[in-house]
Amino acid sequence: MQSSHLNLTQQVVHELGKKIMQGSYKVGDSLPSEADLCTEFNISRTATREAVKMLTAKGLISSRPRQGIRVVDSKHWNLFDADVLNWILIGKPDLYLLRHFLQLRLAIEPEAAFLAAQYAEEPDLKAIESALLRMKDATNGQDDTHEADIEFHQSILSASNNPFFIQLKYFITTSLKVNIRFTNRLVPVTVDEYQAHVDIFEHIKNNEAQAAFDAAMLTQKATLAIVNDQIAVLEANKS
Amino acid sequence: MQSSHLNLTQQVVHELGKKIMQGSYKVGDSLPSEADLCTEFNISRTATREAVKMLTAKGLISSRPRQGIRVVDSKHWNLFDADVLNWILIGKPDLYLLRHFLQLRLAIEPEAAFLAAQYAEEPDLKAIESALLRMKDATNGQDDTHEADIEFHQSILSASNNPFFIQLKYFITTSLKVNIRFTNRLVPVTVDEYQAHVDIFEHIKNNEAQAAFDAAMLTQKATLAIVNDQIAVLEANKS
DNA sequence: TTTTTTTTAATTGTATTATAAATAGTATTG
DNA sequence: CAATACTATTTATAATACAATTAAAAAAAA
Repeated sequence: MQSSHLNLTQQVVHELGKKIMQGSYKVGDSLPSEADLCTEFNISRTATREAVKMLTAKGLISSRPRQGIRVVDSKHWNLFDADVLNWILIGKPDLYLLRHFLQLRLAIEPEAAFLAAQYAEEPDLKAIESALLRMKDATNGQDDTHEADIEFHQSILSASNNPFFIQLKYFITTSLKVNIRFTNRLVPVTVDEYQAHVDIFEHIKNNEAQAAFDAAMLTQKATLAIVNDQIAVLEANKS
Repeated sequence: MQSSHLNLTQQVVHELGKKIMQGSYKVGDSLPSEADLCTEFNISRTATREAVKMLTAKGLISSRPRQGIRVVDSKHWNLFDADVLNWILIGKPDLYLLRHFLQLRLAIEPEAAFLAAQYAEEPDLKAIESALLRMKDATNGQDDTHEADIEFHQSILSASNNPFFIQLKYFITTSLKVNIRFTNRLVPVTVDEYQAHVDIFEHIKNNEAQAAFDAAMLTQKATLAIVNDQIAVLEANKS
């Protein structure tokens, strides 16, 4: 793990965060008491308490005298926190979670493309184009497909010039990573897929907001449809 | 303030969080050192450090030996955290921020309605209907318009049965509150506006996903258009 | 018995003190 | 001038003590 350059408190935050998102501690469960956590991780109460406070700030747990430290209902979890999203990724997400990711991506990315077409500045366009170039290189095996793809989607969010969309970078990135897990493709993106990305960029560049929206929506609908089908098959086999 | 029932650490978290979101400490600025914060709030280092850790967990600050405690770039802020959203609300948001809120609402709410039409269970529908009833009562002055409206939008997010949409409750609620600030209407919702809400509900109830999407989108586009116009006027006056 | 009140004990909340580790800035050296 | 070593500041961690809260048990009252 990356524990080496993290301080003690942050190591414990990550350990506990992972365990909660993996379901080792379920909603409503009590975590070990401060004293027990101290012995378990062999650290002082100071470090333990700071870790507990950080997880509290991320909406995962609550702690009260005599009651102890408890995992709170998942509707309070800060699902858009970069750490929480990483822990979700570690916790082996299933197809249903992938669908939840894709449902929100379908809401966000077309509108982000729309806004990018309206508000993108020259550096924003340069960034998108640079990501596209990396994707092209990737098809020749000269760059990493997945990283280039992530950079493409992130740069469009940035180009929206809306801080809320920009903050959703972590969500989109995690969503893409979950997607990779399930598709697990051995080949780089196809020419068609690359072209779809180019189309979105061209519309943004030409300030064609609605066209950019439509193009992005097309991709999202296609991806979601695939997962919906997979789930349908899964549920058919179950019965 | 609600300080009375909050413990010391949480009081300090709120004080510092507010100041950061208000811009009293700007991005890149150093906060007072731990020692200074202790004297400023008249608390122990324990409480101070725990507060700092909580704000770190929310992405607002970072702290390192010798460097001190600094406000990090706003792109790292957890803008979907309930506390952060509250501090934004306290920090007198401007028209541009309202536009940013509305741009994301426009992305989220129609798709939430779409999903609600697909996945809402009976209790979800009951909840939406109950909010509608409150809105009707509100037009007769028997309930609070704003609260009923907030409940309506929240219940649709819940009905999506998607944890990510559900977590956006805080965002939508804050967005509605910012909206109220700027429109500051003295009368309850008009009959037309009420009907628009009823339409969305009916489509959700009848599993008409696309119609629900379209109805919700119509409302969002109208709201955003008003703010875009207000900003246009504002910028015309400036020059 | 049943309900209410009191007590107790477990757990977190806060304060204090001491020491370690990291690092920006300064001084020193080659 | 560049590289290195030093120093002082600040956060990181530990250890200990006591206060505040409260769930659960015990006692008292009905």
